[in-house]
Amino acid sequence: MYKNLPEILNLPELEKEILGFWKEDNTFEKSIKTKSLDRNFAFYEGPPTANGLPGIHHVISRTVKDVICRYKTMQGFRVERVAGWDTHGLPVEVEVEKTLGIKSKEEIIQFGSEKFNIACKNSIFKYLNEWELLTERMAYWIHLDGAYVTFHNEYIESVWWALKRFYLQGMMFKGFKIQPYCPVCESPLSSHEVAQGYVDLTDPSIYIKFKITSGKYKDSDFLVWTTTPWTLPSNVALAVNPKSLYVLISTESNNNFILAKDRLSVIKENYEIKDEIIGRDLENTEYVPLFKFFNLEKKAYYVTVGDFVTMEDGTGIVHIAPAYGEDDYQTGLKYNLPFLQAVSENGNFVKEAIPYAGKNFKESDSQITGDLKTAGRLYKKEMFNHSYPHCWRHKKPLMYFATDSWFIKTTSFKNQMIDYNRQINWYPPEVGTGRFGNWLEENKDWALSRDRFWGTPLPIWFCTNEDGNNYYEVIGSIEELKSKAVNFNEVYPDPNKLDLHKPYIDKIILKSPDGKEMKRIPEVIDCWFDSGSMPFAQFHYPFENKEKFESNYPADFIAEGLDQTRGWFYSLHAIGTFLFSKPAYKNLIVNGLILDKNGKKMSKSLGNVVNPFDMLDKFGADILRWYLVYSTPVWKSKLFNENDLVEIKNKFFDTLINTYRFFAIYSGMQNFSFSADNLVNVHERNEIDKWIVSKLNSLKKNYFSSLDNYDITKAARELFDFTVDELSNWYVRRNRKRFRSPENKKDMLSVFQTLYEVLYELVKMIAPVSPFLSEALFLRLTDEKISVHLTEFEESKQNYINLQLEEDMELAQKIVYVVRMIRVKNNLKVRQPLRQVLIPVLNQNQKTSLNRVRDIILEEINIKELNIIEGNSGVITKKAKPNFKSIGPKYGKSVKQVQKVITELTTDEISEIEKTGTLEKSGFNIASEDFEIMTENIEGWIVEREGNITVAVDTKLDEELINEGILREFISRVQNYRKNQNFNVNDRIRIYLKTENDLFSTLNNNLEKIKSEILCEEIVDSYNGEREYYKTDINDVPCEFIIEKIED
RNA sequence: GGGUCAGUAGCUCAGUUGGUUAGAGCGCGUGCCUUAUAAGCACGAGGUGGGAGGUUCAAUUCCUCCCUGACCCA
Repeated sequence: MYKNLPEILNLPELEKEILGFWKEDNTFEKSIKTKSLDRNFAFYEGPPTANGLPGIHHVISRTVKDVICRYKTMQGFRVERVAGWDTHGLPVEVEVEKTLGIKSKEEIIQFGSEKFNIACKNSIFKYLNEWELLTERMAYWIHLDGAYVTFHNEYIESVWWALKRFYLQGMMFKGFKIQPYCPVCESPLSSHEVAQGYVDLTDPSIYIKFKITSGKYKDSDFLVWTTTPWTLPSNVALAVNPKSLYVLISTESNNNFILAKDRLSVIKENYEIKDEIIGRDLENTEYVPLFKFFNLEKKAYYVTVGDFVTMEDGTGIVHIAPAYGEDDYQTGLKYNLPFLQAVSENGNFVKEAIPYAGKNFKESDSQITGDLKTAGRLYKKEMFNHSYPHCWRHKKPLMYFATDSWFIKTTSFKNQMIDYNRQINWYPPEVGTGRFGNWLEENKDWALSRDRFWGTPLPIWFCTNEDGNNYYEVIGSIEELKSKAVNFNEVYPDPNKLDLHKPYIDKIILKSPDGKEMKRIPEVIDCWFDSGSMPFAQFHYPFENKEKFESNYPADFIAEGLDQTRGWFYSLHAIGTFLFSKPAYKNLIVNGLILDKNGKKMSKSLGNVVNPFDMLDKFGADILRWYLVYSTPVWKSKLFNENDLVEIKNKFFDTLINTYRFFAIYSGMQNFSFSADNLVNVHERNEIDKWIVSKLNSLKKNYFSSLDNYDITKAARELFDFTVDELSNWYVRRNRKRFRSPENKKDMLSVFQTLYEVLYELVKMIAPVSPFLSEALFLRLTDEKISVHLTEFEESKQNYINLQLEEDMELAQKIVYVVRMIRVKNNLKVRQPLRQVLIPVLNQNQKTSLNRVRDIILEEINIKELNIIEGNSGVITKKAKPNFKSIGPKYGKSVKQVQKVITELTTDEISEIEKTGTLEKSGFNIASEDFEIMTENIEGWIVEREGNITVAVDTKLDEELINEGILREFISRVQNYRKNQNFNVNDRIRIYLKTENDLFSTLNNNLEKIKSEILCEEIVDSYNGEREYYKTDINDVPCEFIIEKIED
């Protein structure tokens, strides 16, 4: 007996039961522990931050991870899965600032960095509960208990170890550079952080006049273009390209401008060129500054030259503010220009810049522009759209700002990274070669330090020597810190309360070799370095777990969203390349973004955010998981649409469930239970049994190859199609009768065994994507209480695959399809039996195929006989269809003529070619491989064609056929009635029938047949009760009946 | 401005060594089948395969340019 599923099946409920089973059974543990250590499959979990709520985009990447890990487990691999939490850095600080109402770095210092960091630490796991809930509910199997946490001392120690390795090999340096800088964080951002936050902005694009005060062009103006008016108060020079040609023009509006000749297109009025000047001749020309907020100690306000000035846009003259741009900074050094900072590190104008003092840099653009206009210095103003980098956390525009910070010299092992990247299997590959590959090609040094509070402290101590140079020392372990610190016990009196974070660590003093006191530099590190260190830091390597780390590096598989390309994928790769001279991962799946159903990004303000918990409650995890990997290839962006989840439920899940229900009900009725002892050999079973077994094994083959190539979508689609089309709608539907025909014992056993075997294998294949339903079905099928997730796949059985049989069945399905078409067009219901169908065959193979599936065809289309006409019987008109693959290369340009010759071949000519192999016609030598033969017509019959199949149906009816049709109509009416009235399949009945005499006698003549089909004991024509007759008609003859259940 | 990907029916997607009638699902209309199915089948409506060139006997498929969108970068 196979236990059926509950009458009313609520999938989310069922899933909760299964969760209970897994918990009790310890299934996840077992699925790892029972596997051999030699078959390790290393997986890394990219750590999320638990102080944000989990969203639907987390569900997709976790589904992808889970599917692959479960699949590998069922292939016999040992797949350890350790969760991790990213706990440092801005994401955390920003959240805390919000709750404390803090708006700037200044306020944090006032508040107290110790208190602030404690608040950070306390806030990390704000939504831990939700994360754990989601993890369990969606069946993402991962060990949360042993999760690595980036703020733990052990983790930090491993990161320190890594940092020291970088330092000792000369890979870490302190630089003064113009960097993208977040004025809210008051910290520079690394390039991969900048990469997270481009936002489209409308910015001013202004043309300003600088009055010339020296040289030949005195009193004319330089026309200068900028998109950052806020940098103008810090202007100290202009720059031109020394090799480019410049012109002096006078315009209609009485302006005398100097600008690049190639950029004259920006002047939209009439003008006259007065002079041409080569760029280098303009060097040192002086001009009147726009603003005079600062007293300068160095010479400023003159023209410099530089190759960086391009003729791509603007006027070919740029303004120079050394604090706010890389080229500007370099120019400042070269020309010994003053260094003005009208905007300070908090993004606001300094007090000297009187009209703008205290105002935000970006918000002052229009005021500055306005002031320039008033001063008569503005030539024109336009607005333009571009994407501009924003802080990925604060969503505020970044400014390029001169700061000093610590870098990792990734550019020096760039080629190594590029090399290793080629060894990684990217799914899809173009992300690896394109987006990631290009990124590596354009690699920049990693700006590592952050002027912040809550993060892994940069373990660098320094003192200043007599010569004014700094002496640095980097600490690589807690032990080293203890031994070198002069005040370790003072700072950390209780060894159990060691906390390596600020501000405590800042109090540690070291001694330099010449006896000086060394203090720690104040910075913490980029938290991406934390997460990129997880391969070793999760194991506290190299201080512990050496073997564990070594057997887990590199990862066999990782998966995250596309947004991690320059985030985690990069930090893992950069760190792994340098430290271990290997790529950090071998295979990775990049999943696309999830957009709303209109293709818009999900955002709180648009109110189009999909809450994963709602979906889990409504549909359950299986359907959600199935949808996410099935509907769109996982690496494309997905338009989330709830209707598609409904469809997946109705078609795939309900079909699978009903197939099982069918099996459970009938195996109960016939007392079937699967046992290896009384197996009917597959080769002795019915053709259609062999067919589904062949299909199953072909499916398995494809399934393995899809998943071995990490193509989850393809695998899920194959499972879907097999379940719905082949198994349910063909195999089970065609064989229903065999399941209730105990009189043919061996045949019934065959069909039960076949369905059992197919279900068993299918459920296993479904398990990685749909872990719950597969479990529920598997437990019922096996009655062993052994989880499907603890079983392993067996190879696809090649000797059961019979491609010829699969083709034959396809032929049968095609013929059925054509006959249905004929019936529809001739208004002949399927219930009306017909005499014969005629099918011409062109060769012996076709004939054999047809004979093999003859019975299936006849039953499906309700026709008495299938007759085959041989191609040379003379009644068929043959047509030839050119095979371009053959004639194309052979005839080249004359292919059109050959096509004509072939289509005009007569039946006789075609037969001739079939016999002799070739035929000369119209100067062309036509061979048999040059065309396909089709039957055009069968004399005296109505035919339909589909591809190369031609079918003729005898549509004439005689009395016998008509009567048989009536019988079937009647049976169908009764069965429908029974079904609608919820009669049990086993209920025996009595029928009271009232109809015209002819019909009554037709039915009466076939009484025994009717009775047996509908479990009817008697049909009577007089009814004495009070019920109303059920009114219907049979072939337009009115017919009424009442059905009574006969009680035992 | 550069990179990657995409553009096929109203919507979601298939479709490769280039081969002449481009498919499926959803949705719509009409029938049919069925005592496993909220399923299935047939018919019908719905396509200048984003556009323009090129290569070829033959292009949805290969090449070039352009347009549109998404993401990434400058």
